[in-house]
Amino acid sequence: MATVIALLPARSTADGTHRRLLEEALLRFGERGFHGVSVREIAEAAGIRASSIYAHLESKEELLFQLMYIGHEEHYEMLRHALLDAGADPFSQIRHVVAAHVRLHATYPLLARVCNRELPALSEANRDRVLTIRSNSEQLILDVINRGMSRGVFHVSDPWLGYAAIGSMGIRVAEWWDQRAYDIEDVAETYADFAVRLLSGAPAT
Amino acid sequence: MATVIALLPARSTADGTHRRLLEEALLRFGERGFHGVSVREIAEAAGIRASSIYAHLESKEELLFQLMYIGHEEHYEMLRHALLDAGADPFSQIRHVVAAHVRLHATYPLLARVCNRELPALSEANRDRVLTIRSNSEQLILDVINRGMSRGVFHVSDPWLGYAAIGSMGIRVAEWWDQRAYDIEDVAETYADFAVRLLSGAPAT
DNA sequence: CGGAAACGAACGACCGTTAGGTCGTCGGCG
DNA sequence: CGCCGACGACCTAACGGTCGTTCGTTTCCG
Repeated sequence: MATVIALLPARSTADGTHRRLLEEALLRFGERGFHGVSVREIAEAAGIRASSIYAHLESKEELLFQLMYIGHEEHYEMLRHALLDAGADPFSQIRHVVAAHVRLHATYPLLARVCNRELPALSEANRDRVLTIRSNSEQLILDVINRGMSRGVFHVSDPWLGYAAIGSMGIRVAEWWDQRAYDIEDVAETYADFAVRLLSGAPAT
Repeated sequence: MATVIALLPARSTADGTHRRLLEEALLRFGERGFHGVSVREIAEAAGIRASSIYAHLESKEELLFQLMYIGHEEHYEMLRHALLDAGADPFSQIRHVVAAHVRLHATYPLLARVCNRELPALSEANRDRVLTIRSNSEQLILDVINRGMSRGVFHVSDPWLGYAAIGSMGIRVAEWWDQRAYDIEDVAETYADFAVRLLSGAPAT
């Protein structure tokens, strides 16, 4: 096996062929998108015929949904645990949360890309399930920012824009991390610095 | 016409049916991706039959390439003019460049999404043409950061990570701007503030 | 011996693209 | 001035191929 690190979080309970399908689908969806990859290609990469997929999944979309659900769950859980580890200091909180955000995107870059690109390919019901988790993560970060604001240690003209900017920095790590020679922890530290600077800098102009 | 603002930059010289095809393709590629949209759908949205497309373009991929080329050109030109307007002060330079970066992504969000998602759908030759422009834009921003560093007004542990973080903030604007009630100029100003803070903050830890 | 997991074959739909023809416009020439 | 040929834009029809999925059967393990 060429992959040194796991493609999927341990959270995925799928095993055997099911897991193999998720992994091979992830590799391809991550590179060429949901609509750019056929069921036959995934099946044959997993060593079975296309028709055999339907013993494990009810549709191609379910493959995408399971990946996106696992990805969003893992992300939220990483943020939540990071916050629990951070204590009560807003600086520590934002540093822990941003570092976890970055780590997720560098550890599972393909999963993160799929999660951030393929929302429109999901049925409305499945999209809603994913968006529910996403809004929990958004709220978690916004809570940290707002708390820091009300304690007077963070100063931004608009908290949501602060959230958007910090979130964006991390999301994009999934697009370049595996092509560059950075250490995950260095990036996580640096981005945590960036977030602190961005939120706490003296009000500009 | 429902569209209030232009879908495409004035830079696109295509007119008539050709332009119509670019616009209808952009609307759909921006929502569901290159592989998620058929030639027939684009053609019929433009009021012609699928086969008539080939009087204007030689392939579906050329439609994507023209969009991506226009988008990357417009982006680079906006950055370049912003820098020319900024004078010699590193703070002014980064503010102007970041504001232009944000403005591009809020003015042409669909075009920006296509440019940032569909690189793997291009042939190698076309991808290279697009990546050439992209690396010019990268270098332009890196030059501003490095110059600020060597003048001692910017302090980041790694200039490329600073570039990546600032670039990411702006790129993601294309994903949310048209769904939220922000004024472009407010976002551009705020993100320029963020970039200045991110680059010039006191060395953390 | 039962059931899960795999198979080959086939379904109807749709894919990007080509071939060949019709129509209207327009520049050049007798 | 009036005709003519070329051309561009569009059409219908069809190509070979691939799509996601279903069906009925076989294989194999507990």
